[in-house]
Amino acid sequence: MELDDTDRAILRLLQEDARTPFSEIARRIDMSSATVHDRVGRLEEAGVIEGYHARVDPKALGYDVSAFVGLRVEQGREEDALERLREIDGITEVHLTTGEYDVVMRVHAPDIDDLREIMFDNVAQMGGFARSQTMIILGTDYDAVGVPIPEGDDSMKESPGEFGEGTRSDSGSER
Amino acid sequence: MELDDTDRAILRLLQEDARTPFSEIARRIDMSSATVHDRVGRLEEAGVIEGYHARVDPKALGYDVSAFVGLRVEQGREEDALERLREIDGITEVHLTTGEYDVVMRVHAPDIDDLREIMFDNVAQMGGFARSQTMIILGTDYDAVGVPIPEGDDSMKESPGEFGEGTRSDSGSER
DNA sequence: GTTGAAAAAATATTGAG
DNA sequence: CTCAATATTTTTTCAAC
Repeated sequence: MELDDTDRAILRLLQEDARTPFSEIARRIDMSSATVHDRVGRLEEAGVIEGYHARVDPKALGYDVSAFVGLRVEQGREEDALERLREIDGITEVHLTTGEYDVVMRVHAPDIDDLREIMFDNVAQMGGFARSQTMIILGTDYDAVGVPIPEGDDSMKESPGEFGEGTRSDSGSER
Repeated sequence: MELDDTDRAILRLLQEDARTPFSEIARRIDMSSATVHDRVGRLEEAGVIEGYHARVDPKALGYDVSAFVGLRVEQGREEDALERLREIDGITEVHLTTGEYDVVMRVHAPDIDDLREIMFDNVAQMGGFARSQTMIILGTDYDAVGVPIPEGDDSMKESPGEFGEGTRSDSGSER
């Protein structure tokens, strides 16, 4: 689906606050609320808007520990492994990655002891992993809501950062 | 703030769908909508509900590449480094961690070339890092919305996974 | 702390142009 | 895309349990 500036403006507002009334969105982007309603509907149908969710503080729910876990998967057991990882309680993300690990996942646990249980009694025990690295999050300095949605310019291609030439050839890993 | 089962039921519904009408929540948890309204207000004020956000598909916005980046920070430059990382466009999360890296961050970019620009022209250039590892996400097998919110039982302590004894002593890293 | 009811305000939705 | 009418939801209030 093709997005124009108006769509992105709407997405930016809803990503920031999903409860922004259509009437207010309409005011801010200078259009009628019926139009906003129309566009939001199309964005939802097209899957651009995947859903509306309340962000809940994990600590309030008793999750005091969170970690990234890198896993090295034994050859040929990838499918198998991924299937079962998502079933484990506390694992909220499972990604296949390049680099040092084959899988990087995010884990939430009430405390260190529970994290240990998840890692040893669940993950390690299911087998198929050559090694793991647990990166416990000591603090989160920045955690944006969603992804940055550029305003104005319709072709965001060209301006990922502030600069923009750079002529190095490798794609950068392990330096 | 102390949460009871009712609060958690409300949180679960709103985390799943922030637009669930209070009246429907009331029906589902078998309470009056006035109570739901009351509780939601308190949960918001207490900061348990941090906000309501639309989840937008990064690909629809032109972000085809995402990666986790591990950074080793040179001694004494932590403060400095963190401050500036969050300013870099495309970096959506910055965490301090234990393990192999001091910092783990999440990056979103339109394509590989833009990721390279972010890493070399922005991150590497700011200095203060001993080395970095870029783990490009090849695929995401599972990405839950928020954290799991247990139902029923009021004391979630004790049942992080399915099992629950385990008597090993170290906290597990590099195996 | 919760309920039920009820009225007012705001918002969302729909249909015609 | 807009305007105007309609339907739904949220908010607020209050007496009662």
